[in-house]
Amino acid sequence: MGKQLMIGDLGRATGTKVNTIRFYEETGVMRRPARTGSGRRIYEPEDLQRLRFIRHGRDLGFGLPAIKSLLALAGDPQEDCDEVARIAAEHLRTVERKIERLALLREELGRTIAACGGGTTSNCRILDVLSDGGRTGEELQAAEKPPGFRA
Amino acid sequence: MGKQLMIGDLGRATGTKVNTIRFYEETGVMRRPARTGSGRRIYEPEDLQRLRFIRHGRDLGFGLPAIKSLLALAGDPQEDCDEVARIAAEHLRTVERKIERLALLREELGRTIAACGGGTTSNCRILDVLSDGGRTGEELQAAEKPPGFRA
DNA sequence: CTTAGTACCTCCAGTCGCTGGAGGATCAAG
DNA sequence: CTTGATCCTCCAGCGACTGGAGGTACTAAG
Repeated sequence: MGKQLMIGDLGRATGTKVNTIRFYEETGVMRRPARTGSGRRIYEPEDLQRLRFIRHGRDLGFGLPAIKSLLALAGDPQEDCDEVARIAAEHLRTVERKIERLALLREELGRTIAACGGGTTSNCRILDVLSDGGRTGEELQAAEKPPGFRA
Repeated sequence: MGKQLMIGDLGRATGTKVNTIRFYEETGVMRRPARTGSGRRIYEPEDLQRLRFIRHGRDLGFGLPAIKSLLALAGDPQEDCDEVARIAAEHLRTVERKIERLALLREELGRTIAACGGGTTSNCRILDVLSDGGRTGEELQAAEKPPGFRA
């Protein structure tokens, strides 16, 4: 049997809050560990590995469902890694789309701010843009939407 | 008196769902309108202006609290527009930080994907990166965090 | 006058990935 | 035996909505 790890040990080892680990368990991305007589979670070293994997995935911006899929694929060494590559590529595309949107946003915002020459709010160009609909940036339809989207 | 606008009219005019308009009212960014005898909201043309302002602000990525501040400043024509510029500049900085993080993420992700030469999951480089902690990208500490941050 | 179809109302749950806290049990050390 | 750390469960909140249930009110056509 491996050495007994408590939830706090996992947390310390990975920089994860205990509540977060419990949350991972609830959502099924971490498995349900054994318990001591008094109900405390006892983890195996492989759980620590799994948690590290999850955290690295999060650092790369993967969502928990994607990480779940990746973990399932990783646990099946026979499997072709096309699916892994597909998930990663899809995520990359998402990231690229976000960057594009934010870049447009940055331009528009930069232009707007530059136009403001000071003075009172009654003739502030920034407020003009907000009020009129910012005619300077028609290409900007749907920037920075996720995750609270607007449909 | 201006023409009576119902909530659906505002929605149609600005591309906003009625539920969203009610949500704006609840959070205080839209004011509480008068009601008909049967309890329906009646809006004035200036409410439409206000809603447009809010939507343009959202399109530029401002949060509702920031928009509330901007609206307050806009309603006070005496006010110096420094504060407006400050809010906008702060938001711009936020956007720039997001872009930087995402750009790092994109690099790392791109490198990771490129390293995968196909084959089975047992020797997939993408999964290696996820498992080992992706030593290729140490500079990437905290990319793509908001809004569900990790502290 | 009735009926159908809309638009409106309130309230509530869910999204995503956590975070923090209340209130209580257990544990190891001094 | 007490202190302080750690663990437990449950629940609310973040941001900005979205969608739906279940019900009322209005409008136009037949």
